[in-house]
Amino acid sequence: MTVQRDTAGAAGARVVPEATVARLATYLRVLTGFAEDAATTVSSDELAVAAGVNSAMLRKDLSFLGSYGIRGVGYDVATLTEEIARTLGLTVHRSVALIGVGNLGQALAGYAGFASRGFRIAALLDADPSRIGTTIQGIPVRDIARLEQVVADENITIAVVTTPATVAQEICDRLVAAGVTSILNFAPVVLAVPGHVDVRKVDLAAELQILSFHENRKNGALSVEPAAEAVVQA
Amino acid sequence: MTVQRDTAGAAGARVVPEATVARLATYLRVLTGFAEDAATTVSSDELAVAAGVNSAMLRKDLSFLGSYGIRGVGYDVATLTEEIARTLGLTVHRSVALIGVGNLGQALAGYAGFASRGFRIAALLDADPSRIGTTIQGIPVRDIARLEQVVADENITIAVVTTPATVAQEICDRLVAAGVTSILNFAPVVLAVPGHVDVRKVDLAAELQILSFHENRKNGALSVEPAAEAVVQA
DNA sequence: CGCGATTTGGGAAACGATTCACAAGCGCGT
DNA sequence: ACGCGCTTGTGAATCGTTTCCCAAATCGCG
Repeated sequence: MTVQRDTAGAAGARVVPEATVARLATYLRVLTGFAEDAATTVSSDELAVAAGVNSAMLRKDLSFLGSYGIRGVGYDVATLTEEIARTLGLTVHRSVALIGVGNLGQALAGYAGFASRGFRIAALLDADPSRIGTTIQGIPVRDIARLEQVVADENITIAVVTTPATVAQEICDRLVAAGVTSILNFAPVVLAVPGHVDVRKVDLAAELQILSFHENRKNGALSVEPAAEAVVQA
Repeated sequence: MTVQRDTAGAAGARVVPEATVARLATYLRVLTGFAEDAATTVSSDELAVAAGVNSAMLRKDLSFLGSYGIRGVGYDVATLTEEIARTLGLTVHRSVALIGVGNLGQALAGYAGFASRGFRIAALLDADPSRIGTTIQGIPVRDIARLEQVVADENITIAVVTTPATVAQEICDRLVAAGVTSILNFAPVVLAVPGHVDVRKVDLAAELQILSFHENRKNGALSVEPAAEAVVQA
């Protein structure tokens, strides 16, 4: 076994690999679907198919949470849902702040998927005076100047950054100084943060570029002349 | 070398690992920044720091594209930019369709990052009669019924799906049937597609859940009572 | 009450990605 | 012209993830 780093003294909880954590969210969503279909148990195979992964991988993923399956039967939908939710820390209420109420920020503020999966946007912040004071989806947009105060008042630990790239690092620094320890970054910049802070970035243009790569490859990798022209713009 | 699977007969192009492809987009963006600062060459170390990765990894990544660096000097910014862009297939114009002009879809339609990094939304499609006929960012919203026609007319191979989860698979099937071979999916469902089609999913709520997991872990993994002794038995 | 069908859990192998470490190549200064 | 310092490119080691595979556990049935 030689478990390396076990959090606290909890006996059951082992270290959950990062790749597994990323998939747990999917499993949780799929499980909700099964629950709505009034299923009480699911086999690893059913779940795996619905989640689009290999069943062996799914079982290994779940085994990191403990032994909640029943051999010969499968997993109890309710129990498993609960265990995954607890592992993901979804049983604790977490307030989220969204910084930058532009195009994308406004969409995220109203994104139903956040609310339906247990996240509440507790605060909207922006620097544009014409936006400050307005409300979006019932949430008032506050002055970025009050960032520190809002983070403290609302007990915020997670922030979503949808500011222009130019100010993202500065905002990030202020968030971290104010006590935020997790950041979801939509600005196309690499944020520098201290080690105790987690950053996940979502780079929308990069996603398209990755797809573009595969398109390129599918098209027979056309005789790529080592030559060179290519008009590349910013 | 024993290269296993090389596409076509192209001698220079090796197989680029998936993980590398995902980072190339970042390198490209960072390089643009260097170019704006009038830098003509960069060392792997400078680039790596700016991209937030290890310099050895960056060099290995670039080595998959060929040998474009100069020992003792570094990489020529212009040359490298061009090579990465070509590898990502960005020298070919690709039309993108966006399906589902809701909250998120509208934001993406106007997202400056797409345009600035070479992608043009060629078509917007939606099922809501009140939206059809309106224009967003100068792009007319067309009836989803005309999906097949639009994909053919505009020569679209990449689609962005921002529809409600309930109809995402159906739309996906139609897109694939119409000839789309790459899909960027924002709907929280696992899309089933034939092998020749690439799907990348962006699950916004999942991102927050992953951050939540880390928050949970940082908070000393509070005495998570393994209790509930898990009397596993419906 | 035991047997066969089923399904989990996990050891071990295979695979892929990252990091390490250094030889080879290049430019500059003398 | 030559050596020195710098930086790339890459083999080898390491690390993490996925897949394979099967023993152990459970249920239903005769």
